[in-house]
Amino acid sequence: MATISDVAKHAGLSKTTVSRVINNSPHVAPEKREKVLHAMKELNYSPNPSARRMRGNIMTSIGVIVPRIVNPFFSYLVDSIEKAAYEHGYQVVIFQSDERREKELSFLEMLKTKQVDAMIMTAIENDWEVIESYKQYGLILLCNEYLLNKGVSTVRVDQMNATFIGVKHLIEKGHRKIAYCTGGLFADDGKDKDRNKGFQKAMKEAGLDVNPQWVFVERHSIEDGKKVADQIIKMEDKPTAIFTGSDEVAGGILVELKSNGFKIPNDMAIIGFDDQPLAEIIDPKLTTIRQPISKMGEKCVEIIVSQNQGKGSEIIDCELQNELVIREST
Amino acid sequence: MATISDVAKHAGLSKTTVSRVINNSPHVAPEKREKVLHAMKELNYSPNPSARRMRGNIMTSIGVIVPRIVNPFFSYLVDSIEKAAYEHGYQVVIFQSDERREKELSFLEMLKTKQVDAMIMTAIENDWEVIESYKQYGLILLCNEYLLNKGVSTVRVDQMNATFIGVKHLIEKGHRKIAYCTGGLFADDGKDKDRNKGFQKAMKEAGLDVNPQWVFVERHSIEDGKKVADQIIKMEDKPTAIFTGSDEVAGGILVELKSNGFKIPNDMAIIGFDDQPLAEIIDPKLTTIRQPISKMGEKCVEIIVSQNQGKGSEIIDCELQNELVIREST
DNA sequence: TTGTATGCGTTATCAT
DNA sequence: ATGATAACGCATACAA
Repeated sequence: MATISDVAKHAGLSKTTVSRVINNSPHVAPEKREKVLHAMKELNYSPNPSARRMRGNIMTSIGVIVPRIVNPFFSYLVDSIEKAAYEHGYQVVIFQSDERREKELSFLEMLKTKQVDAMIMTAIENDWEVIESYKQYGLILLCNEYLLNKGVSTVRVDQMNATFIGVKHLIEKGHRKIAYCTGGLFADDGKDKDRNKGFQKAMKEAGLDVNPQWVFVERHSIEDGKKVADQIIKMEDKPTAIFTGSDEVAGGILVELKSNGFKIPNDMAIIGFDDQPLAEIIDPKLTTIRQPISKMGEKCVEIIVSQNQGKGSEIIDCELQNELVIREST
Repeated sequence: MATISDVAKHAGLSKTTVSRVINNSPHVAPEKREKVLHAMKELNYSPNPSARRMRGNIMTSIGVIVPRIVNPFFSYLVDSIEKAAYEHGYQVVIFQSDERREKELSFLEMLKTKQVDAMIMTAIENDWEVIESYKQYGLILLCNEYLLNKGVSTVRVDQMNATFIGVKHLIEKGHRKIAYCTGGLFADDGKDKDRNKGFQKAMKEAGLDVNPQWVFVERHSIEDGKKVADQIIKMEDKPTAIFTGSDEVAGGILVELKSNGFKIPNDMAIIGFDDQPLAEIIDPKLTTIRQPISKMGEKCVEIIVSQNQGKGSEIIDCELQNELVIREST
């Protein structure tokens, strides 16, 4: 692999001049520039990023950590980040944490060692105090996941309101026995806490009680959804509607109920989350909450670009709104 | 960011000794080792990979280039590679080429500059001659995409046979008017050529002609599938079955036909490709070709690991078999 | 306008 | 068993 010295030798010039050409600084004679360029082509030379980084030279690459790339929400989010970053001349590298703390940490090390200049975290596995200690090494951005007032820029959606309008939609359809299914826990803190609050708020406003038997936690996949349906089928006192935390779970519930003779939405109204492609091909088509994924990606990149250009390092908190997409399952 | 010198100073020892501890080479007194370890903790030290790479020290990271991460086939493939690699202590970085030649090249540069030690390419955008020139910088592996006898290790599936058994299944169900829908072109070379051959072989063996009107090319999405359905609906002479190159397209066709009063599979049998999650939640459930995605990922990592351990650098050509999953749409 | 010398953080070599 | 030093490839301060 050719080095800058090889190019210099080949061109009969010094390394400095070659470096000047590479970084197109002025004060280099056109003819010499040509010579250098020619030598670079000839030797198929490209600068060694490791060496550049060692010199403290900042690169333009953005890391994105996702828990599970097979989750369409995250793959679409990554896609939008990648496209937006490309427009600005940034390269994106994607990491899958698999929801493991140690993987997340090993990725953050890349920030520490300047392998990437900024890291977008779409979920958080470790305690914030741990992650925060990496802030000194580069820009950390939270996207989707968020922690308020922790001194970190954030792009997020108003999950509480999203859930609120979803549940309210069910209530307006006349439902009073509403089940709730989440990917997180049904606690006031931790994962999906805002969605929980939105659910509780909507129920309370309508004077409805939350039936703990109708609350399902930590459900993620189509399979999980089918199991939830099986549980509901066996209940004496069944809900008439269910709000779920993902289209996949909603899809699983829908399919399993259908194959057990339930009519959707008459026997059970179902509402999903994310507006994934499957929402439109399932029968009946799924009512769901659409996330502003493209905007999220664009906003993340916008923040990184502006901060990288040294236009200040203020903490930005960007909140975007979800949208209720009413189809046939409610 | 603490360096090895800081640690050395802090421990009252030399950089060399610290380095020895880091790379746990022998010949270092237990008490000094302790001192170093302690200093490392104290200073929150971690080695700088850029510096290590400059020294020619190989790391253990694998790059994976995918055309589109939102395509479930690729996201699941990446997932399986990531999991297998993790088992072997490798870190995986994912790149999206967006089917652009220049992006693919910029990713290959990472190989050249030792940012990654091996690159798994799941598609090829540039000419092989161009890509081949990067072989000297690190291990290149083709996964899914393949080029025979080009001196590159490959993990692939027998797409021709997969398509053959799929189409044969339709024929055995009594169909004689079979449509064909592909993501590539209907040519003897290029993308999806093997699938085309499999289709033609099955048709020929059954003494059936290929009706060019029933061949649809470059169809990828659910939307594309719906458009194909609309075309078919307008035809005077309609096929009774259709083989498609992806579950998404199949799903789009199925949904659109259904909403136009077609009964599946009676009025139209449909077969998809990939066995994506949606195949099982669509109604009727989709007959499809399952790809051995997990095996593909594992095999890729296995090859990289063994070659990296210097157990030879022979060219390996691994061909895996697909599996026909018969559900309700045929 | 061009070149020389230095240092970035590591590790291998060669002493001691 | 431990340490001093050179070298990896690059960009910059400084010199010419």
